[in-house]
Amino acid sequence: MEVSSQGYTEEECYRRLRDAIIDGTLMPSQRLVEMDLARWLGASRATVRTVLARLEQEGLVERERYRGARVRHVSHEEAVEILEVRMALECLIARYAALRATDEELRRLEEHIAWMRRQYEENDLLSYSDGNAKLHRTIAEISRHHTARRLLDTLNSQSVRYQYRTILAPNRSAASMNEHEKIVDAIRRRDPDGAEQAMRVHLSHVCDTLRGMRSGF
Amino acid sequence: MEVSSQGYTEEECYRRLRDAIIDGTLMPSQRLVEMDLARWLGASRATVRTVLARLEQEGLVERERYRGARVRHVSHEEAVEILEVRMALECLIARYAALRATDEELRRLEEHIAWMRRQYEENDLLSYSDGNAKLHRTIAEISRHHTARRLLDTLNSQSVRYQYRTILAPNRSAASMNEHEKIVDAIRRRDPDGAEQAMRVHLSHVCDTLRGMRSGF
DNA sequence: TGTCACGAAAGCGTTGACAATCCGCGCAAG
DNA sequence: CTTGCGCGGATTGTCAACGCTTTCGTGACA
Repeated sequence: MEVSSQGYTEEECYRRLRDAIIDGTLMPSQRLVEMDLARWLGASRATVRTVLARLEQEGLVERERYRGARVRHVSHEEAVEILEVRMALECLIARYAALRATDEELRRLEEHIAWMRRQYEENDLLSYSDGNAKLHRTIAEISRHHTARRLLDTLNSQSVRYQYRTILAPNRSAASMNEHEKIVDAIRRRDPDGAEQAMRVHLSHVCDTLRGMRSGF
Repeated sequence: MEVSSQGYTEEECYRRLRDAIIDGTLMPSQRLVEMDLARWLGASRATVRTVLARLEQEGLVERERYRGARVRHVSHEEAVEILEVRMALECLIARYAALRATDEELRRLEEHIAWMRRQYEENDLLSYSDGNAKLHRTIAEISRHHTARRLLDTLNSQSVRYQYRTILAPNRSAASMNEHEKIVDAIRRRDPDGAEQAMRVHLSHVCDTLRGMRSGF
């Protein structure tokens, strides 16, 4: 019943380091020196060590014995692979979202897609892109498919850096808006096949777009 | 250039502990006391700790602060979820296997499926079940889809205990044999859609079988 | 000038000790 | 008999120190 005044707990360190990698504070292939991280996080080296082990298992970090850890670099090819796997999993959760959505959740979905349309029409592609990510997260939540959700979380963390670009491809945003509305429509109709199909169409287009970008810096 | 005489390395401990969990040497919800494991593995407590952290991230172990780690118990519902995710991913790799298989690999596949048929006809369901798992691993390998493969590995490790049962369901083995041959046929024809479809049919049947078993054993 | 040995510094791996927390047990009060 | 309380053992979390491997700069030598 005491507010621990001593450094941060492992879980907090994990979150903070993970976020730092995901939001780009720590760049790919940047070295992660345990002592530096320990000081930065206000924790011991041992704690940092286990956190790095977890992040390695998650695919965000690579470690080499006696040579330390670094932020893992995700190649273009791998980003495509990740997106393909995402496609498979998001189809699954779209199906379950259509089967399991409550009325309240449907209302939230519609509200959200309406908000996205506004951002789209105002040409605010950055907000639109955020809303995009959030829509996918919401659908995952509604699906109540714990296993698929957990995997999608880690996959997304690995490839966030690639996600912003596809929206910016020429003429992509109009199609994207349309595709997302089809997904929400199908879920609203409680049509699992339709939802899965709409999600498959959407993500296969994103896949094609990403594949079309050759090593986009 | 020295054979390390000092205990086992982290990676070895990881493998050994992981295998012990997967093959059932360590039972679900069994406590994993760091000191005991350290002695058993011939490693330090710190090493065991990071290994446990990795296994937690992998979903094989659960840790509670100040209360230690235990082998995670996979519920029936979760086993179904895992199988559903597997279905999504295996369809993906079946597709890629059909696209990427070399002649040599096709030869290996045919050889393997012929071997499985022999076990099946001799009614050796245990060998058949092993061959089954191996067939899926081989297809994953042939697909060269690194990301999907990695995820499938961890998923399989979580649900091995459930895999043996589905084959033993009444009348299931005949259908299973047939379905597997269809998958291999499609890959041999280099027909990605067919391979994906055959895999989907196969695993949806397995799914149904597993769903039909209420709280198996 | 190129290269090779060597030594120092950086940083990882391991150990042991100590602090914090949980859990089961006995005991007393209601 | 039940409930609440405190205590000791068991186990985890944290830390600092030490040994080991890698890396990199420096100087001798061809």
